[in-house]
Amino acid sequence: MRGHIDGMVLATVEHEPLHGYAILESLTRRSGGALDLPTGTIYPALRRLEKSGFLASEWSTVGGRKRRTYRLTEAGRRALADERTSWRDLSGVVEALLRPQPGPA
Amino acid sequence: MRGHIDGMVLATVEHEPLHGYAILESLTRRSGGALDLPTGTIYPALRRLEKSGFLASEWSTVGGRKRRTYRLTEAGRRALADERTSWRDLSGVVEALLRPQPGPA
DNA sequence: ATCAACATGTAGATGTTCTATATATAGAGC
DNA sequence: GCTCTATATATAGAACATCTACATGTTGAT
Repeated sequence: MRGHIDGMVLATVEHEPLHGYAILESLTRRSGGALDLPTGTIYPALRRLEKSGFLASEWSTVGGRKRRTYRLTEAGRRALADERTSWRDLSGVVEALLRPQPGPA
Repeated sequence: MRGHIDGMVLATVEHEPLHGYAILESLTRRSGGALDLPTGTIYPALRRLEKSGFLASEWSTVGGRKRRTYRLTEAGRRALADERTSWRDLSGVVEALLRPQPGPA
């Protein structure tokens, strides 16, 4: 999954802000269990994305538990669009190169 | 491209053995120039794949230049099949998670 | 002679992700 | 009261692929 996590995280908070644990659950659920990230992956990723200016966070307390809720910034919205474009490019290339060559008939 | 290079290299030598530089050219040509690996990527990758038993190499001299030609081993053939399967899985997941969520109508 | 293309290779830096560990609360089951 | 699971966040260090930069040598064209 290397390199694709950032885009998937940004896409997850595209329409509603979520806290880290909820993002984790959403990714697992929407992938049908195929993607099951450890917390040691998601939290550093969120901090990296915030540091890059793609996410902004806010603390709150819900039911006695502290939550850090992340929302997509304008720059994040542009980054997500870029991720989608570069995913299309990447997957086209990989698909083409992985495909068995036609014999030199 | 991280993580996908191995599969693309294996696919390149699937039907005919090639030397490193020729593999590089083939990848660039077949990707329409989108993939232009530096030699510092391809040669270590080939050694890694040989060490893993997926490629076997043989030296030859053509036109005064030394070439190391790589061919796919049986294990390499299986590894390539695995790469193709896991690419399909991966791309399905990324596609699904990158896609904009349907509104909670 | 010089330069581009051919051909292989190593060393070190970079950056993402994983493993392992740490902390703390809420609620269920016993 | 105790324990376990789920919720919630976080860091340190290891692993690993890839990139940058460097190093070397040949062939053929200008």
